[in-house]
Amino acid sequence: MPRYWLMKTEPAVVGIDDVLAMPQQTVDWWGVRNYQARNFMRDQMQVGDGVLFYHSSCPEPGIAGLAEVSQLAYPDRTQFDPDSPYFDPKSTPENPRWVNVDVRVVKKTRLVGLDELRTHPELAHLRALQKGNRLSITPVDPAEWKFITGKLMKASK
DNA sequence: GCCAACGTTGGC
DNA sequence: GCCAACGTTGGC
Repeated sequence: MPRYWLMKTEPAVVGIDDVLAMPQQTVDWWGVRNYQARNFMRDQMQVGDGVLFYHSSCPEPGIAGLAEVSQLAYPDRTQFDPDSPYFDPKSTPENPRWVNVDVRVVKKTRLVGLDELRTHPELAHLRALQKGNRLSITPVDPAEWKFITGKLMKASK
């Protein structure tokens, strides 16, 4: 059974257009340094899981497109790079602490803004919208996925 | 730049 | 194991 996720990224770092320009329109989701988010990738994500590609910390926060998990979790390369801000001296190749999946962009959609998401009662319980939520990866219920990818994205707004 | 909310760290 | 201090996230 497929699962669904919302994954945040800062477009100033890696936005949906950047991923579309990459080979296979695929990016390794490096840089997650939160245990809960890591555990979602490590323990629950399967190839084919649906992903809402979310832009955060930018002028227009919101869902920018649809993507899918295209590779199971494996060690995050940036944890071993001393020049990376994501370097983790406590992590070793034998016992890596951080992992990431690969994410392939399926299509760019119109930007469904955070303010718009908040207007829909169907999304009142969307994990990413809950007060105080800071997790960069959150689960999405099948009904929420259906609503967002169906009605919402097809609407012209 | 502010600040609420939450996660992590480290002394004890 | 507690918890204060500090750091980070992310919308505004």
